[in-house]
Amino acid sequence: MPHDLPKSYEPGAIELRWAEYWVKEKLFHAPTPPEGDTTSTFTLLLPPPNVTGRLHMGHMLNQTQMDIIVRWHRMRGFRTLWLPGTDHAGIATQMMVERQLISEGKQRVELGREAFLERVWEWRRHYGGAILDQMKRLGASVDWEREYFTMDENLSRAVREAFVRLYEDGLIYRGRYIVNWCPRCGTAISDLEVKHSEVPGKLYEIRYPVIGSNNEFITVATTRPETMLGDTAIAVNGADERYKHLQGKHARLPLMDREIPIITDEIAQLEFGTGAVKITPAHDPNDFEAGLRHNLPRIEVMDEHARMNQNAGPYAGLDRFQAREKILSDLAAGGFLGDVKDYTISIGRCDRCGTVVEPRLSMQWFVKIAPLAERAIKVVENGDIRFTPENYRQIYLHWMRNIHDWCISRQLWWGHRIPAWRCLACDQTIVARETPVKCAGCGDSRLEQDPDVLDTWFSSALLPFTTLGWPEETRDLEAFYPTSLLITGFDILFFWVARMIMLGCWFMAPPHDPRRASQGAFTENSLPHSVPFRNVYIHALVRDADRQKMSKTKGNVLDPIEIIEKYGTDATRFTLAAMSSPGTDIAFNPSRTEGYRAFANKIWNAARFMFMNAQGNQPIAGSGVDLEAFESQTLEDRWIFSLFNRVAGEVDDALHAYRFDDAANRIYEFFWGAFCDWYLELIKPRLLPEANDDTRAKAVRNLTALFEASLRLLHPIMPFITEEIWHAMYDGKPPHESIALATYPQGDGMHIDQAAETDMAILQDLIVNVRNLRGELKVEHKQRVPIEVFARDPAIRPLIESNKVAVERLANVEKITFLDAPLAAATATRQSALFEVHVVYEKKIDLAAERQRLKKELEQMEKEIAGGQRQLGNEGFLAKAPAQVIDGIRKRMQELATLRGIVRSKLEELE
RNA sequence: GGGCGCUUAACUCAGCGGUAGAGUGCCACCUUCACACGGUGGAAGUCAUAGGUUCGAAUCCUAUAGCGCCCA
Repeated sequence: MPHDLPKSYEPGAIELRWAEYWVKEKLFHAPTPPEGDTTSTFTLLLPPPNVTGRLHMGHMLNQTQMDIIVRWHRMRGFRTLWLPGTDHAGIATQMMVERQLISEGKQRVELGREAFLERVWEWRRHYGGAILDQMKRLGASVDWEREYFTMDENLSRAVREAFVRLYEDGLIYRGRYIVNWCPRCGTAISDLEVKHSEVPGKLYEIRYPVIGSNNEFITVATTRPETMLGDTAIAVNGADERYKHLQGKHARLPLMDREIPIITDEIAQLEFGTGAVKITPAHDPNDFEAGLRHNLPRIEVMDEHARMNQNAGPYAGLDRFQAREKILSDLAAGGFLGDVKDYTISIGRCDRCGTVVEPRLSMQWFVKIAPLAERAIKVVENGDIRFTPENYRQIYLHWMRNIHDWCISRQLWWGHRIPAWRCLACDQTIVARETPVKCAGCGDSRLEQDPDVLDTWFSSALLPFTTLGWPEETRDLEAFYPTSLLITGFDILFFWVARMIMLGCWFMAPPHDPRRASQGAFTENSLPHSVPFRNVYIHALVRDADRQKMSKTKGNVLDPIEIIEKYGTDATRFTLAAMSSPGTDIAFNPSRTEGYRAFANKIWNAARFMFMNAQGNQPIAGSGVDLEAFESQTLEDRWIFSLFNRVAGEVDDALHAYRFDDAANRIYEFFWGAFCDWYLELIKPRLLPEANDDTRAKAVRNLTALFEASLRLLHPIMPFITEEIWHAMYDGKPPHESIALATYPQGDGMHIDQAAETDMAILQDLIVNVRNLRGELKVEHKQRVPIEVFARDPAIRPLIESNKVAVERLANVEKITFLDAPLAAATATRQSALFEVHVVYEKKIDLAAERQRLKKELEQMEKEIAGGQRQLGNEGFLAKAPAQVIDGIRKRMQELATLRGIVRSKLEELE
């Protein structure tokens, strides 16, 4: 092993090389398994980032977690498929290219639809791969051979197919309804794409003259006075005594001079405002419903840009907010404006651009959601899909039970065009897989395709099966569906997770499931097989070090690539893993990453140490690296081997439970706190030139075997450094192309050696006590000192004797003398339940400080003894507490009694 | 308005019925032949507050306060 590693670990020098290697060698390609292959599969779909996106910390957290789980499964022998791709992101991408056009002084409409789309594709060819390139930097072990884009021809065809089938199933309809309209984007958006916020506003009272009365007014309250121009009724509650006499009468709409009826409807609540409400069916979803109930006309007073239109009379052409001001002043001038009260209003804004959303009456396509939701509820209730953390299950179910129909048409150009045509001759609608040549009704060939495209999430929702070949009956679909796991953020729980479940459970159950084409009708039994994934892990948000949400406006956005360049990918990944405790947002503090860079450096130097000692002693490559070859020679061998198996088991448990934090911390403690701090120090004497050849060879073999296994244990979290050292160990002739293809250490309970762990703990306790005394006595670090030990438990003496060298080296001890009676010295001593130890050093210690320390120790003991006595004197405790706990306390009390005696007598001597 | 979560050492977080933990930071000493991105030792918390359940509560329940999120 002729390896000269630099003294410090330099991640930049190796990470790019391995990232490229993994991609170039296609190491993570999961080919379609042959018929009959029964290897367990593990499938995971990468939440496709927007093709316009740049990698942010959220992506990195998400992908780090996925990569850990994926590498772990792959190393455990699963046929593992991690499917990457990008999303065409309708609105975002269109906005991006529009902005580019504007900077060139052009407009989208001037260009025309086809030319514009060509521009978008061109943009995508140039910049669309950026985020995937960034992913490679993270080491994400995805199958690049299967990379997809949601606008690819095969996926687009599947989207069309899905639309047509839903239409044929009666689950898609077209109609004129109130939708959320973004006047800036010029398109409808779904309920989910509207973000509500509470802002201080006003509640305006408007007085409508009652026709046929003597100067009587009916007063309504509204937060959006500009919509009054479209009022077609006033509603009062039938039970409202105040308005009984006005029911059935008419009022005159101020400013518009229109007669509108006064109707009774539940929509008017007695306690809200004045109890009377204006009804504007074309501009409010609730009023729209009321309008249907009472057959009211719908008068639209705004256009698609939220400017007042010709129906708004003198206000035509004004922007909605300008119109509001003018209308208010005109109302006031005419004596129609009543009280104006401060009022907190909830305004909805477009998630994409922040523009205030306007409820707008328009012709749109909708998915009838109830039948889909029914299955989507069932599979979660039945446990066919499980959420981690579990509380998301309730959140999901609550949402799904209160869901509304889904508006899926978007007035955009970039996206999947709706496969519907209108016959210009007979006005019939034709929904078809392929572009029709003539009308199915009248045979006319003048057909016009619907100009709209589908909500991007419609296609995303199909990905778990369309990426595997649906609607074709493919081997991939058979082998890899349902996928095993989905890891994503809660922000797209409804946007994406919920919709994947709805559409998965529809299209991957009979009659649409190509795997069960022969089965015909849907049955409940097919539901568990239809789910898009078995498990959903919802991760938290990455915030800045002060727990603030990262945002461009605040300027506190951390760029993962910058962090990586500073500390290395491995350290950054480790930070995210170590902080991933379920349900808690991650306050990302680079100082933490600095600490894990130090961890990487520690491993690096431990490797240098290993190589340095292996050199000339024993070739590493070959069977010698196999943990099977580990042969315990000494206590430290037995101890570290036991601990390794224990930790490997714990890491396995942690990963099964998605406890990335536990997994990372266990490995960290093991590698640094046990392996480096103790094992390497303990094994050193056996590696020295003066040791005999056989001893040295065996020590090297154990060291390398354990190191190699530890690398495998760490690999899913820190793939780069482990790959580098691992390859170096095999000197260019590794047993696999990558450590990522080696076997994951499982942790064998049979190898846990409790006796070795206990003995080691005693030795460590002794060593730490001696170090501690040395510190207090201010012994020079280099100076070795003699110690005296009294073994209270006689079994301790042979243990210490047989590990004399270890104690001498690690505690810098010159000579160990065993005493047959308790220590006579009052100072420079320490005691445990099993031993007393004294450092022989002539220098006087600070008696006052020593008294202080002993007093404090005594106090703590007294406190604990008092507590223990209270418990042992409590009959309830003795009767109800488990025997194990009671025994533990009794034993501890005995120890404490002894120790207290010693400390007391020492104190007396000092005073 | 409905629902959920959080409050533990200076900071960021584990622990979630049986004697308070980690990382970073801090203090002291040490450039010892893997590592100063290091070593050794140390200081540091009435576990938000108030009740309750229990033999026993940071851990379970209730209320309060503060912070945050989601849905309407």
